[in-house]
Amino acid sequence: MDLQVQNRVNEMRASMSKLGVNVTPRRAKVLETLASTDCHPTVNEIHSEVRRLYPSTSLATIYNTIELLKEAGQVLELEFSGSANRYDGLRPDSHPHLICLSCRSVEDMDMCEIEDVSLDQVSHASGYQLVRLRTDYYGICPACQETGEGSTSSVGHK
Amino acid sequence: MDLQVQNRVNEMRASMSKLGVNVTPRRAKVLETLASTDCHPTVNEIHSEVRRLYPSTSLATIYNTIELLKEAGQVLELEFSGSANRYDGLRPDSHPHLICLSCRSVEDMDMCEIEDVSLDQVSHASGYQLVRLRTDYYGICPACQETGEGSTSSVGHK
DNA sequence: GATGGTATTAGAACGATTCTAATTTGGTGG
DNA sequence: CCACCAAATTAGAATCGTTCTAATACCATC
Repeated sequence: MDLQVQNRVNEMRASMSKLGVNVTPRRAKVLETLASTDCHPTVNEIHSEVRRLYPSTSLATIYNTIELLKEAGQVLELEFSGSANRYDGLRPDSHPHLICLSCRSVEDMDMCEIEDVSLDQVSHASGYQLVRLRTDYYGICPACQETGEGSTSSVGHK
Repeated sequence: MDLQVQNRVNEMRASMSKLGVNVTPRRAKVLETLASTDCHPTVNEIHSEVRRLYPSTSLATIYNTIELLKEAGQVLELEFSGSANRYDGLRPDSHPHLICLSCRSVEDMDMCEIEDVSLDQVSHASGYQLVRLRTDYYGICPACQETGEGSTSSVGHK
């Protein structure tokens, strides 16, 4: 396993342990899957990946593990109503994404110019105790512009 | 009906007509409901409101009308996976919201300081053809901070 | 009054997520 | 090595928002 992935997995492990839950082999595989891709996988994609190692794993275990990771602040959940939620375990902090309306790909957006009214600033002005910010840009990605088609994406290791 | 509401309804009507669809009485009532509140109602809330005037209205009609409004670019849809989507018919353009994790209220955020990497700017840098931006701040609203409770919100006219 | 196209309805179907009850697992103390 | 307990896991049912489908109602036009 890549060293960077290993480090990230260890961070997640530590956070979960601090929460008082065991990191069982299946759970560890969920962490590893999340730490190994920047494709923002769905629960089903994580499930498939974990099943390659532990074929009897049920969906409930994935949901359960993700719930624990959310409590530990170690995964970012991107909600969609029409399709499955996507998860970012590499960068659990709030950060902007580019979302393709055609192929449904989700990628991190990194533009240094942008940034970033701090939560504190908005908290102060609004009176809300803010914990999270969602910033997503929706459009058509370069690949889909070329083909004029939606190419279906799958979980993968870039 | 409030003049401002009336104007907004007329805008929506015009856009729908341009699309070539009739604005039937039920549809008109959907528009009016959306234009009369800044509470970002759910489909169910709109349905209840329309039923007060047309008791036999089915849910499908609300979904159908909202679909048409989306095509016309006259309503902003805020997707949530765990609960019903919320709709903003007052301001169909992309703009930031404050979302309370406790009472699930959604309100427009207006801070002039903030703003606002343009879509054009991000489009250019990323190569995406962007059409929409979602910016939502999640936290606990002032009211919920006081009570320590989640007060359930309902559709209303402010 | 018949015709045709759109709008509408009720309810079924769907899919992601959550829940539930039963089973399995792993560690601890006997 | 075994009994016990708590936590983890499973399969499948339940839930809920949304979408689909087939039948019906409406309305303008001929």
